[in-house]
Amino acid sequence: MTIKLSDVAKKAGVSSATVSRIINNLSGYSDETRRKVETAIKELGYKPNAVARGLAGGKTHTIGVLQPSLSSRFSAELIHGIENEAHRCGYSVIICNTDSNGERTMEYLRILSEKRVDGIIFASEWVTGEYGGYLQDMGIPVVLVSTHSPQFGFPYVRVDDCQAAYTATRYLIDGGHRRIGFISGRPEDPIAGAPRIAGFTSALKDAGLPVDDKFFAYGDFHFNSGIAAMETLWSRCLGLTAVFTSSDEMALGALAFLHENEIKVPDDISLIGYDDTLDALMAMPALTTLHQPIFEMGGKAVQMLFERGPVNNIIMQHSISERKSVRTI
Amino acid sequence: MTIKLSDVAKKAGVSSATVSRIINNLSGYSDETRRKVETAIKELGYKPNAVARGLAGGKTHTIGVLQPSLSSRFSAELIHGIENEAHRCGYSVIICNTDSNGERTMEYLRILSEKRVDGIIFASEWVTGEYGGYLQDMGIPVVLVSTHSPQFGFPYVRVDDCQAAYTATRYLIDGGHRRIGFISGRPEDPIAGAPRIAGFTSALKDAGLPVDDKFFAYGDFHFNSGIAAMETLWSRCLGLTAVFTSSDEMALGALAFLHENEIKVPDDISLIGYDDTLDALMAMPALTTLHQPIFEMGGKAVQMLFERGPVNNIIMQHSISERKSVRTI
DNA sequence: TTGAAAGCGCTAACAG
DNA sequence: CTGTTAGCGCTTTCAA
Repeated sequence: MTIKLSDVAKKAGVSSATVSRIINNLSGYSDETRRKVETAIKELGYKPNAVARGLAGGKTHTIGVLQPSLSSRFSAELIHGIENEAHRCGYSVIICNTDSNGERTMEYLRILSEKRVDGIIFASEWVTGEYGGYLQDMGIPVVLVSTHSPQFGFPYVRVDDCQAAYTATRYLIDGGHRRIGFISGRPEDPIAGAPRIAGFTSALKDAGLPVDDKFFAYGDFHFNSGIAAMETLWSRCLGLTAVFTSSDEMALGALAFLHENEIKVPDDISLIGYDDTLDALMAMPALTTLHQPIFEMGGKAVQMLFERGPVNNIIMQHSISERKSVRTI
Repeated sequence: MTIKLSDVAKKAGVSSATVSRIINNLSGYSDETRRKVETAIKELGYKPNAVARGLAGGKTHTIGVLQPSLSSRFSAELIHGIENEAHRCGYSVIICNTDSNGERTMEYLRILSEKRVDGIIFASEWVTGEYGGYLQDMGIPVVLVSTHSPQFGFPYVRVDDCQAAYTATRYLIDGGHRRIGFISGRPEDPIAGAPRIAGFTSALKDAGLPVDDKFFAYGDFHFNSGIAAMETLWSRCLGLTAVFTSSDEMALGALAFLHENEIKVPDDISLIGYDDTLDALMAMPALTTLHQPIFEMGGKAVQMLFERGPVNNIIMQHSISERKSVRTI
């Protein structure tokens, strides 16, 4: 039989209400009472039942995190940041891998709703009408990470993908590169595809460089697609001196292709990645990449979840992590 | 105001008990009643409250996962496997990053206990007396992953580290290598340190090869320690032709050091890793490594959590993933 | 096949 | 400062 609050009350000779006040750090009891109760708690080995608390109090101190993947370095870093801050704030986190699958996402939304989580972090995916409607109906705080939703207006924390892509491209241009390839997410992807393509393109235009379809190859942000895309670019674009890659993992794929074909980075071709995960650090050569503060974004998202008053969107600063995969020509 | 079970009951003209039976797929109602209730549920948009269910029924359909890290590929793969199977079985998973920190671990244990999770998966760390005692007192199923505990006897799923290290070492020996270095976890580490050292050592002995302290270097399983350990080994061991590394991530570190110093893998030196995470696949050259079925271990752990009757420990099969970092001499 | 009613363990007015 | 008393929303005997 497990010990409950009323057992403590009985043993301490006070009412349940008083015990409740004490374990919740509310006011309204003498020091003496507190001591008696604390002693009783200790002696009985009492431990509050969070489920009962959740029912009675309406807060579960739990948040749900929806992510399209659990096996990328990006998602790992993000979860790490979220878990860290949540724990600091007294919240537990339930992870939900949507696998970029609509049904699975809706299913998780229903589960989180039934479990009465206090907030939801939704990351890296487009908020469809169905998702957004459901989230809205739940009536709990929602924060978007690395995505945004004009339609529903949930607060977000992210990097400006367009500007970041501009920065990365510009970095190559400033390094003297003129024939630059882009391994990108698909143009139909409204979060990590189109905006970065726009940034890349406008950097080219601003420098008076031509924009040629041949210099674009598309991937799914993962390793294998990076290999394939690099192969395409290499066979198709004469005089290519640099490539901007829309994820570090695809950059590693590109690197693998190049290595396999004895094309030296950065001597023969320069490569810049995107994300700045550990992958970039561990690449050979170490990858110069566009840095996103992923861990921090996770922490920030948790804070925003519980901010009172109007919540402001946050654009996190990006930067270039200079390493060894780009050379000046 | 949120709609509750009693609202459904009223609308359908039946009792709460009947509605409860229906949504829980129990028996004891006519088809007609079921239809009436289902209609009412639909019309009202009723959604069960899992917190109330948890209180009344004593099951939360939630499990807790304790891990020493959230940023390694190993932990990501493991969580992936756990989440996948848990979701299939109707369970949610709360992730707990212990950071290999005793206080933080105990804190999480307390939280999970208060939240009344239905089971706990404890991974990759030694079960101290304090942890084990607490886990035991919780009185819920516990499964260990990649660790074990003679003292407490919790069921486990893991690879036999000693045998696996033997296999990896033997693979190098069979490839003609005689002067083999080992980048290992510390000998004080009872789970991924000592057992693998034992396996490495006995492979050497069985082949009639000398065991020399000089050929051991120690790391913490992460990238930087791999760099340092490789440097140590390289400067200290003449005629080294191969190195066994106790994690893929350290192997990447070793690779980075070697690359930096223009020592070719596998031409000048062979390298075999441990884990077979994506890191191994993406390394250059692609890393030959000892394969652990990490994802599967996660899924298996979830199954074991809810197996009825005596639970059997499971030793998962390991194997060698042959790629390009080892050559025969 | 169905319903009444007693909890599950805690919080939150309200009253004193 | 402290206690009484309703719930929170659902499950589960027990009886009908």
